[in-house]
Amino acid sequence: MVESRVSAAVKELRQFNLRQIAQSGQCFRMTEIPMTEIPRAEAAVKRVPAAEVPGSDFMAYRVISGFRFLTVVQSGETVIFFCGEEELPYWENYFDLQTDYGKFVESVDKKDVYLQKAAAFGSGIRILRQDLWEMIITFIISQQKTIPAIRALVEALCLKYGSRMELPAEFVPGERDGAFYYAFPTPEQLSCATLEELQWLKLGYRAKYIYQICRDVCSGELDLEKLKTYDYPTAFAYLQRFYGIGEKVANCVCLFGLHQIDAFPVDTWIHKVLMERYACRCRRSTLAGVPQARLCDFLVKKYFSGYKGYAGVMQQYIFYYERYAVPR
DNA sequence: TGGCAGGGGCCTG
DNA sequence: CAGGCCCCTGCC
Repeated sequence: MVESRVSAAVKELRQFNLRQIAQSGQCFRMTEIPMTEIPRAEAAVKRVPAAEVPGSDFMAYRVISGFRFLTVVQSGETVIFFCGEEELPYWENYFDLQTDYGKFVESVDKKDVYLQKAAAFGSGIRILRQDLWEMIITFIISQQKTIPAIRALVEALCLKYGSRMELPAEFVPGERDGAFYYAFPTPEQLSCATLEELQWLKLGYRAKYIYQICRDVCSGELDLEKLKTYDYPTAFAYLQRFYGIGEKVANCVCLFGLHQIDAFPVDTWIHKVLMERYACRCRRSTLAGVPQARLCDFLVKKYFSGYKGYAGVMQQYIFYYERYAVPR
């Protein structure tokens, strides 16, 4: 049995906020550790030399990505990662710590007051570098589903088809006594599911998409390793050849699974913003010449091409701002 | 209470 | 393009 040593890595991070990341709609296995269990997490933090005593803004989350597990806490700019020593580089990369998000926020067009507000409001968001396979399945599930429903379905898949993983006892500030979790199923594991089983999980019409994608990945028809080498336009086009993956899902997979942060998924929220806040900035005569179906693409190109190479970061600021700041 | 609209869409005809 | 699709939740 491999007994991995748990380390507590203390970092001072700017443009980093666990709650904003967890709620930004890009990851569905990052969950807040309940208030009742937070004292235990705090106790763990206090054992850590150099860590600040948690303030009133104390946050504690657990994250599962692929087969890995992390407990992470934050107070102010102090962030502590609890994980196996050898896994720390994975999580540093996962949270995209080497990237300076301050320069993204500062680059927002000073004349775009709306985007200024959105970026300021969500400035702690990171574009996570998540597992490609997990993102493909997760965003196929996401279509026509609410975030709580997506979380529930992902958990159901992990419980039924993923490996049960043990956690070292000391590891678990805030975890319940049964120290285990379920990894996201590998393509081989998930391909054991029959179409009927997937339908029983209430995946609805998505069941047949997942069933087919499992087969495509296992046969090598959908080559994940090759996909990782593609540039954004190539990856975007490649993904859409597969059953159940359209524009929106392909863009989400590019943004969250391939870290092609130029990808700009247009969902109903972004669609609403483009129509209500950006379309009105165009001359009527300009809009008249644009086919209805391409209007969104046109607006994205017109107003976000200035953020070449990282427009997806702006997309996340807008999504988060619309969901959590704009009163509805 | 029940009916309807909509959810980070996509496929088929 | 328009419709259908699975199923749930929120709303009136």
